[in-house]
Amino acid sequence: MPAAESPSRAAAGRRPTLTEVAARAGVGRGTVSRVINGSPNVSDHSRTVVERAIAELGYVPNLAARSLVTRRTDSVALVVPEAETRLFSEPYFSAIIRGVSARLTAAGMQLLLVLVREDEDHAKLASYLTSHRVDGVLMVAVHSGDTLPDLLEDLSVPTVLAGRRNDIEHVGHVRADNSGGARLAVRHLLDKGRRTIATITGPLDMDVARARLDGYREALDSAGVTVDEDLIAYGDFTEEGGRAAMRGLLQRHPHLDAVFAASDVTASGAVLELRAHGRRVPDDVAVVGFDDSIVARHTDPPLTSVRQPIEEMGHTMAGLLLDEIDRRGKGHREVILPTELVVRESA
Amino acid sequence: MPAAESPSRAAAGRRPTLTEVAARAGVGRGTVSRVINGSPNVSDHSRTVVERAIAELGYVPNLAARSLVTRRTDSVALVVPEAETRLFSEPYFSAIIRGVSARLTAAGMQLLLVLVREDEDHAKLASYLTSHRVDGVLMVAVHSGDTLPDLLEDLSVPTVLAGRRNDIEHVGHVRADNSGGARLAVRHLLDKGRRTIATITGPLDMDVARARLDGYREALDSAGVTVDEDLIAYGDFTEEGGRAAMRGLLQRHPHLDAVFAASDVTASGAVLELRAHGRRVPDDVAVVGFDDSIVARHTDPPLTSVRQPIEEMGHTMAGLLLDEIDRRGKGHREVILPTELVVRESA
DNA sequence: GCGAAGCGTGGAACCGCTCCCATGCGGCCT
DNA sequence: AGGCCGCATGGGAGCGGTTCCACGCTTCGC
Repeated sequence: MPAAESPSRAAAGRRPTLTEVAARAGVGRGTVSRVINGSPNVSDHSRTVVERAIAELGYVPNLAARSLVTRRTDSVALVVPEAETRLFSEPYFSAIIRGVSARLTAAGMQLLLVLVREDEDHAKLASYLTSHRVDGVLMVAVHSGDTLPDLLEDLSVPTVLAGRRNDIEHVGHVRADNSGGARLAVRHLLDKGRRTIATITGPLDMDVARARLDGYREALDSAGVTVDEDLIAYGDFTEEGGRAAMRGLLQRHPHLDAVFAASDVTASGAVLELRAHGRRVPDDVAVVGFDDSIVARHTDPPLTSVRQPIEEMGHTMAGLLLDEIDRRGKGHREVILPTELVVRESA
Repeated sequence: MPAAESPSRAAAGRRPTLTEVAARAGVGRGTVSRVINGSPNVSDHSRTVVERAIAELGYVPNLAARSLVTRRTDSVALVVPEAETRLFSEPYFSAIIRGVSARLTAAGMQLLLVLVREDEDHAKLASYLTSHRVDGVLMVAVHSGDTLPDLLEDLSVPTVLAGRRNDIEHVGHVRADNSGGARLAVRHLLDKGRRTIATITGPLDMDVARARLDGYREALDSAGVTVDEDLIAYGDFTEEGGRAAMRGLLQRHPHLDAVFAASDVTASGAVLELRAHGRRVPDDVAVVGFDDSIVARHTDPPLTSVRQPIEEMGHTMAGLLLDEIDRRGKGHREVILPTELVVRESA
């Protein structure tokens, strides 16, 4: 009995090639290739015979060889700044990945995860991403000053961002309606009869932070409330930053009765600080967070928070990227996804 | 001025090949290849001239072409059951990835993230993983009954697991010292003078859950305390499961003074239930969790918990895998990493 | 002074696949 | 009946690298 006959044997050693399949099926290489790629111009007989040979041999196409000629890799990279992964202990990270992965899988594509350290040089990374390993690039947590997206664009590598770097972003991206979400939050506080509403921002070199602050202003404006700049405290999305900002706010405005924090983590810091100063939440001061992260459900009291459709963002990003890969050159697009308010006990 | 002269122009269009580099440098293709791969048998002059040509042309090697002949892809897959990603909102997921990525990057390798849905068939996935796209496979959250690791082993694809499926696991893996961590936790409770110590387990079809239960028994045994089976409640790592289990325990043992929960989430459920029954934590009942997850820091009171070195697990897994890839065939290995107790206010 | 040894080098062969072209064949139209 | 058209097919060329072999040159030993 010839050694190569058994599928399991064949799989264990060197794997069979298309040529071997052709030989076994008694057809030419072209025909096998056509069957594999689902070309319509194959007779039923050939197709059957080839499919059987493939099954018997346990043949799996060599993707490297294929991509060498097709110039496609059928995989895209998801670039994540390493510093952010800690922040991503939040559901954010996994939700984005789940969304991206679902869309990609549906298109038969693979996901390459690239963590990049802050200090790593962009040129090296860019050359990595252009080394014919990926068809496109997805980036999350891009900071305002990040030039990598431009670099990739120069290299004509299809790119899609989660969030934009500033309000004139020219690279394709998907983001949540941050200002809309903030308006929702502040309007909710107004509806509850709160009048002295403070806010704790995120780092303002991030567009999300700016947009959420804008929403805060807009909501007050359109309610006819004058924005008191002293009610705006600057945070950095961390718990400690939230505490510090809250401390400052209480000093300047001991009688404030509500706080809109630009992130749940910040909000949880604010809650801690409020309690330390003898304020009850929500009785004395109502608090609304942003992100609807796991923290929101575990603070005491649980946080009212603005939810963004993260998984859908991932899904949409992948979709946009696939579009760009297919019809290269066509202009970039931006998609804004709606946010919603999840009401819990803190406001 | 010839169009191909400018690096940026060249980068934008079709990318230069090794042959073009050779032509420009005035050497043969072999020599360019040697320079790129750092072969010692190249004259200084050739090296200089080639390096300049590479820089001028903005040349980046085509990895597909390389891997076609070297039979290496320099990338590995991390396989994650999709159902688990939600659970991975915990730092676990990102910490593993960070560890894996760090080790891989150091070795110049790439990480392919593969989320697999429960219902997806293994054969398809396996053929994916064998299609010359990855050199090896890392798997997290493998359940007892999962046969994919065996399948991969049959196909002689190097594989390393996070955790083992059972105590006769034959595939290489890395795990935390779960029973040791449980012993630590229970001993801590004993040291605090607690005598009626209950435990809430995880799903016992998972090795981690079994190991943590074993540790509980061992700690009591070696302290000369007889294990009362009524003090063992079965949970499923969820908060609701923790509440239910706690409810049962309180019915059977109203006077218990401590609980060791096999996960923080379970523990947080237990704390909620205890409070609902008017028990104070830790005054009446001390609680210890497991995982030292973000939940542990946000419950009230913050949880004493067993920490496992997750990032290091990722790092070690990648290391083991790289070993297996290099010296194929040599036997598998298992590595057990130590756990430690993080004492907070709940015990 | 001559052969052996050694080093740097160029280039052919090949990795496994897709693409395209040439070929053969049957069926349809005139 | 003869000529065309179109479809299924086989196989050559080539994708962009690496590897290996043969070759020329220099250096060294006797």
